[in-house]
Amino acid sequence: MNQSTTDSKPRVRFAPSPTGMLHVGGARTAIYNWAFARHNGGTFVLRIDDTDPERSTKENTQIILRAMSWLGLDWDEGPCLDDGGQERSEGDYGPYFQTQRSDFYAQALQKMRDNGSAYPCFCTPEELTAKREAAKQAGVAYEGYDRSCRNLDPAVAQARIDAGEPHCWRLKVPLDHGPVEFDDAVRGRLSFPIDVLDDFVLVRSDGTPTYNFASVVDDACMGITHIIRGDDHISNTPKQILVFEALGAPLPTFAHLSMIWGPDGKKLSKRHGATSVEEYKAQGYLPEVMVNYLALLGWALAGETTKFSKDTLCEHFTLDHISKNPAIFDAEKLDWLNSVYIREFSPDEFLEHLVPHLIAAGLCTQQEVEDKRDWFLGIRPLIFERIKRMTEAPAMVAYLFSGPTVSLDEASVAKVLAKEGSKAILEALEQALAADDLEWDAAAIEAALRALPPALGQKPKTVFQVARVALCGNMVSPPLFESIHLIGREDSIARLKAAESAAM
RNA sequence: GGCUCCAUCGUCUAGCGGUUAGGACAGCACCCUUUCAAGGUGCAGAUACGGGUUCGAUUCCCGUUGGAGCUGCCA
Repeated sequence: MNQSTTDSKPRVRFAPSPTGMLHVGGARTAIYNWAFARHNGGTFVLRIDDTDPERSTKENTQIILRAMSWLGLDWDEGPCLDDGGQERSEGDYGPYFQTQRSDFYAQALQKMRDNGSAYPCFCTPEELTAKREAAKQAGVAYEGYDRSCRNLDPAVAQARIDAGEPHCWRLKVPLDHGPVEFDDAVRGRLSFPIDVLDDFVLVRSDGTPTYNFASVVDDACMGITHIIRGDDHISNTPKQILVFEALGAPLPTFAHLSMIWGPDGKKLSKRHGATSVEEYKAQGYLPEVMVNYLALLGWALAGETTKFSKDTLCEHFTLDHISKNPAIFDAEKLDWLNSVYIREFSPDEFLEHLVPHLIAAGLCTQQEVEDKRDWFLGIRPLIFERIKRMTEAPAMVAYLFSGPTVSLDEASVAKVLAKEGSKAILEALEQALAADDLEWDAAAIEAALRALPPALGQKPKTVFQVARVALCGNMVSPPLFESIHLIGREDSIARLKAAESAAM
């Protein structure tokens, strides 16, 4: 029913409203649009649907733009990131802020007035609200606008307009149209009876366009070929199709994505925890993980592969494999995927991601990292196997920066204490290391540790392992040595290692 | 109420008339390890229900049930 030209490249758009941060549901929509454009060598347009003056802000626009950039979803046309407070756009179909496109809407409305598909309505919002309420009170179903202004005499209507009477413009739904039908790229053929469609408002009495009007005008002007969006817009689609038709514009292909739900099967919201991309960024999730995970909510690569790069996504992404059912956001799987990416970092990559968090936590400076790069490189083996998010790192390695103090990890100690014979070892260890004259002297520590096994009648191996747990919290054995090494006690550690291997 | 969408393990999904219904997360067990992880092996776990169509339905059709969305001068 459209796009008969097979050689033309698709043009898709992501059109968020700057009424809040970038929601993960919106992010997934953006990802699919982006991947579709990249897969087909098409164009990805970013448009800001800021027609709601009440809730739209410049700050939110910038937050969304930054979130898009962070995710690596580069757009070919659209607004520029803020470089001084001015809202600027780049691309041949701009501007890309709806508030800057009023001329297009005025022209479109004029066209619809001329061909009789739009009419002025003088009912006030208050009157309509009252009617809605009355119907509700009476227990009668409100069937939408009663079309009381639809058949006003054109001359009379014009006179009222000329007299300055406030009015909005409504779509004159062609009642003889027959059902409005379209082929949804993910759901197949959808059909809506014409008589349930409302004569909805195109242009408000203040002259601004409504979403259902502005969106269609822009999609038509911008040559959008595929509209990939959330399925909360399914019901809007027949109305919008009527506007496309009234405008004489070719119909794009629609693809409606199911919602992302919270664990309780309800729309994902604040009470489920983080909902915006910004929040996940702050919590230490990697952008490539967010893209990977979100892409997985409704799309699968051959059904077997869960970890894939953005390039792989673009290479394989097609609309016909998008699943129709809603997906529940699974925070545990997100954590898992993030930890997988972290584990696969090279030492250099790991350090690169780690440093900002160490600095933010006040544990070190950039200069120190540069001066002692090898030392910092040594942190990775200590934590990379069990860290899920980089934000956890400062707490896990703080002891490395806090000087030579003996601290016991309570959870580990509890477990160790539960083991047969461990309690005595631990107590002896604690006592030995707490001795005043020890003062964290390498030789003294070594002597204290070496003296323990015979004193307790335990195998050296056992005592050393308990020591590791007690000293370094959750460190596994090699890391303890490395950590002591990191603290700058190369000599003592060499001797400790020698002592242990000799003892075993 | 009206219109519309959705329905495979707890979760994300593969499947596009014939499969022992596959994978991943989570769970459990064992191995490794005197902690925690990571890793290895294994176990358990699903076609919502009822009718059709068909030689044969997870797959196609209808209904029921359950869930969701829209029903604004919000988007």
